[in-house]
Amino acid sequence: MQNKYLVIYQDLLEQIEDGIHPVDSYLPSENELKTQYETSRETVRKALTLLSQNGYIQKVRGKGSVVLPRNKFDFPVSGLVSFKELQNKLGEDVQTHVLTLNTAQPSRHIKKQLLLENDDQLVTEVIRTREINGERVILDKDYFLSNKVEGLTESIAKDSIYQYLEDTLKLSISFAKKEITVEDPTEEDRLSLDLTGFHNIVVIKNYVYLDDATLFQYTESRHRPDRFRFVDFARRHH
Amino acid sequence: MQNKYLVIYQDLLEQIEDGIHPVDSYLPSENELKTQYETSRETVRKALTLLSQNGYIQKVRGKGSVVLPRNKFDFPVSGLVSFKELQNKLGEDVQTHVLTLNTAQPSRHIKKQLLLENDDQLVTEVIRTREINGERVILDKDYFLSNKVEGLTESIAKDSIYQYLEDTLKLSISFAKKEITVEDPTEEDRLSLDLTGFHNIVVIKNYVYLDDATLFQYTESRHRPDRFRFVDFARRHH
DNA sequence: AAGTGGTCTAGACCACCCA
DNA sequence: GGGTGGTCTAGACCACTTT
Repeated sequence: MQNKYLVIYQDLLEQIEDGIHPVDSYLPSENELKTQYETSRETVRKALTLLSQNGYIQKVRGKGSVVLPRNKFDFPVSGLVSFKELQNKLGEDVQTHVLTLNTAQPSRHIKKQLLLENDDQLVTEVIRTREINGERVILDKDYFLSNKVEGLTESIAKDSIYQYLEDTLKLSISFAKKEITVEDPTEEDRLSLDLTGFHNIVVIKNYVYLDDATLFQYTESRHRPDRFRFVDFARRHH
Repeated sequence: MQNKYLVIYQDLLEQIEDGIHPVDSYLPSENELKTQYETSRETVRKALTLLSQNGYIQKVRGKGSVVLPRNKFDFPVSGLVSFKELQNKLGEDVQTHVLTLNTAQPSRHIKKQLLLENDDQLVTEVIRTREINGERVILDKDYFLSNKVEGLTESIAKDSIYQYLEDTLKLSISFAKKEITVEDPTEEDRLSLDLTGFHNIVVIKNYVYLDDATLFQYTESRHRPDRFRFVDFARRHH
């Protein structure tokens, strides 16, 4: 957070969220910001580029940086938000149940998902259900490289694994690949979730990578269709 | 395509796709590339940042830029790829049927989606089905600001509207917001698609914006669940 | 003509990795 | 200690919009 461009980014973001720069208004020009923050224009531009990539502003040549409209509940969803973060935003009555937490040799299927080749790599399996307003609607199955998640306990799994990984273990999550499909419920889905009256299950497969480009987690998040919603913001890179 | 950093980007991308830089290998260092392309380091870095954002490489401090593995059919899907592009990639037997193409005053629902306030803005409606291997599995309902899509004909709609918009009308699509949910099929879905045996429909709502941040298109893409697949690549911006 | 963002340059110092 | 990427600077020229 000491980086100048991040400070400017956070600063402007806060001002946008506080309504100091309302939707459809222009931010101060790059030259003004350069003076305001006593920095170079390229550094200001780095901050503005970040705002643009995250969907907060649109830069228009010859005019300036316009603040974009944002539906409060839409963001941030694209990407890597954890369930805990979502829960805080939605503010509903949500509970997490930990069904499984163990470390063992992975099955062939999991070995394949995590691209493991040698046989001595142990994998930590965490299976949880998410209960919203009294109904079990999400089944999360996480698989981590064991040596990367030492000290993972049931109470952590009940709270937020990601917070633990980032804050305590200082793991630096870098990027993820997601695949969303719709499937028929498995026997496990029917046992773990309240699916009466539902014929499908939305499956989100998530492959998470660290800063050094190592794949360290595979997650299958299985949602009851009525409780599934995915929002994405994407810029076209010509 | 004259921009130096885009030339470098395209050049490296081609080399990656041709296997000159295989997965897990390192690209030449920024200093080497700077010399190779007779440019400054910041310009090289712009090209590498683009590659990184699009999921082709991972930059590792102190080491270099590693080429990431890519599943052939995965990319590019996140974001703004048109059906026509997807079709070319998948190479299946695909047909498009144009059910509706007309320009008129929009319904209240569409006015709301396109954030229209005055009553004189006309909207062009295009409804199409996509037939894959003989089955109608996707229903696309597009709504454009009429004055932005002059000259849109049925034969264009049968081919690729996006190609027409970008190549002929020179519209510059900038970004889009997507929302994916699962719903019960409507009467229109049942009539237009082959849904026997299916209980749900995947709905992708898409809001498309131009370079000047104006919302100019709203699309509802309704997929039969077995034919739906969404892939996303996302970097964590700390 | 003046102001805006888009690109590009030639340096600099830093943090990190590895031999 | 030498190489790597991450950040930052102080300029420059260009394309575009507005007055």
